[in-house]
Parts: sequence; structure tokens; C-alpha cells
Amino acid sequence: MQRNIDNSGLAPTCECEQIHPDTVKMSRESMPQETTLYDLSDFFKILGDSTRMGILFAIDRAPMCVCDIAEVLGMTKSAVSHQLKQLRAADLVRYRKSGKNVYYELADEHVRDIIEKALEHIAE
Amino acid sequence: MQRNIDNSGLAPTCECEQIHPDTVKMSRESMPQETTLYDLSDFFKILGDSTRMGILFAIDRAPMCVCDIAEVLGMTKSAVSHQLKQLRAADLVRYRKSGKNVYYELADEHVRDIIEKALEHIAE
DNA sequence: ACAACAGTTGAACAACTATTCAACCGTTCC
DNA sequence: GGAACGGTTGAATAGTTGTTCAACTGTTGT
Repeated sequence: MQRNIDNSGLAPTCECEQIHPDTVKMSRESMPQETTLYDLSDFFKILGDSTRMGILFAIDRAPMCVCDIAEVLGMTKSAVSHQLKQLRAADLVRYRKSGKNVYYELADEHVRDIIEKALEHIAE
Repeated sequence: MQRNIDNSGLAPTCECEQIHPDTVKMSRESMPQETTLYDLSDFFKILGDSTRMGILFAIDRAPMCVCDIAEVLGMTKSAVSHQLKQLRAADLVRYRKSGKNVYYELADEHVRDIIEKALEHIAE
């Protein structure tokens, strides 16, 4: 993943005087940890792909095996499996093996809530 | 933006029989429009970058000019401005010009809500 | 044991993206 | 008018990422 903040000693500073030193100070103090920023953006990055979003909607009603997901989305099993791996890593989906099949479903209600809020924002 | 669905005629189909035709049918019928999928993932894509996430947190308490944001994040004005452009396009920030300065602030409460939910998911 | 099939995986390639750099616009102040 | 400064922008580049392809694992059924 592309990390945007320079940890190698000297951070590039903006080439201008601080216009509002007090505002800058307040803002600095209210900033979360860098790791929090990374965790947050990494999480949203997972939702920021139409294939993965499609998978989440596909399995929204009922658990589905990889093959059926691929069929619904019109993609290869391989492509879907690669994306499912990322959704698994982000704890967005749960899975259960049964014979030759692997059934995927949404991990929890958080996902639905977040997507719901995003839909509201877009519809505005 | 990278579009994942092949619109050029024949969509690549998964090379297997449909294991559960009824599940596939139900899933297909509950799928949203493709444009909705794109709009949603494009929206999350904007939040999926630590620099943009940093900007949103920086201006969370009070409106800030570009120079001060750059100072807080340890980046150049140019880099910040490029990202602000995207945040503007996604209606995540509002801005107001005043003399030589441009002050940015969060557009609405939606953003805060979504980030809050994401923090809950990460903290689990 | 073997064939068939669901699913995973690593490498490679093409597409995308964030930062840098330089040039530019607009406002302020002398 | 012109210098100074805040901010924007386009092109270029380096890093990232999604899909394809081929090879592989594990389970089922004969």
C-alpha cells in the first residue's frame, strides 16, 4: 500500500509561513495517530472497488459459493477469489467450507450500515 | 478509474456449472444497478487514501486554509490542493474564498457518521 | 487410484493514482 | 505597475492494484 507520510527523518514542510498558528496548533492536537489514519483508509480502500462492492451485494441475502458469485458477476472464479481474499483480510466476509464448496456471507451489520450511509450521501 | 466489468460485448463467464441456480437467480434479482455499484465504490475510493483521510481529520474542528492544512500534515501545498480537488468533487468538503486564502471545512455530518462507523469496525 | 471439479495462489501485465515539479492565476500591498 | 504570496493545475514519474493465466490443493465419486 502506498504510504503517504515520510517517516525517513525530515518530513517535507509546506513552503509558507503559518497563517494561523493557533488553528494549526489546535488541529495538530486533535489529529489521530498515524496508524489510525492508515487503518481507516486501508479499510475504505477495500470498499473502493466495484468488483468487491458487487460481491458484498451479491451475498447480502444469502451465503453463496465462489462459483455462483462468479456467475452472478460475470467474472472468473480466480478474479473473484482474489477479491474475496481481501474481503476476508478486512473482516468484511465470513466463510464456511462444505465439501468442495466454500460459502461466503457478510461478516456483520457494520458493513450494511456503512454502505447504507454512503448511499444516502450519494443520493443527496 | 478502473472499470472492472467488461462492456465490450461478451462478458467473461465463469467456467463452471451453476451449483445453485435458485440462489444465483435470487442474488441476480437483488443486485443494484451497475452505476450504483460504481458510484458507491468511487465514493469509498476517495476515503481510501491516508492523505485525504488526514485532511478530513485536520479540518474536522475548524475551517482551515490550504497552507495550514499542508503545515499540519507535513506536505506541500500542491499535494494537498490536488487531494482537496478530489474531496471537493465528491462533495466531502466545502470551501470559501477570503482574500488570498481558501478555507476548507467538512461538507456535512454524513462524513463524520461514516468514519465513526468505520472506526467501530476497525476497533472490534 | 484416478478423473473431475471447486477453489486458491503466484507471477506478469495493463491500468490507475499520488506526489513532485514547474508554470500559472488572482489578490494584496508597496 | 510590480513584487510577494496563497492556491491551482498539467505533465511526468514512481508506486500500487485488478485481472488473466497457469499451476496447484483438496474433496467427491467411480
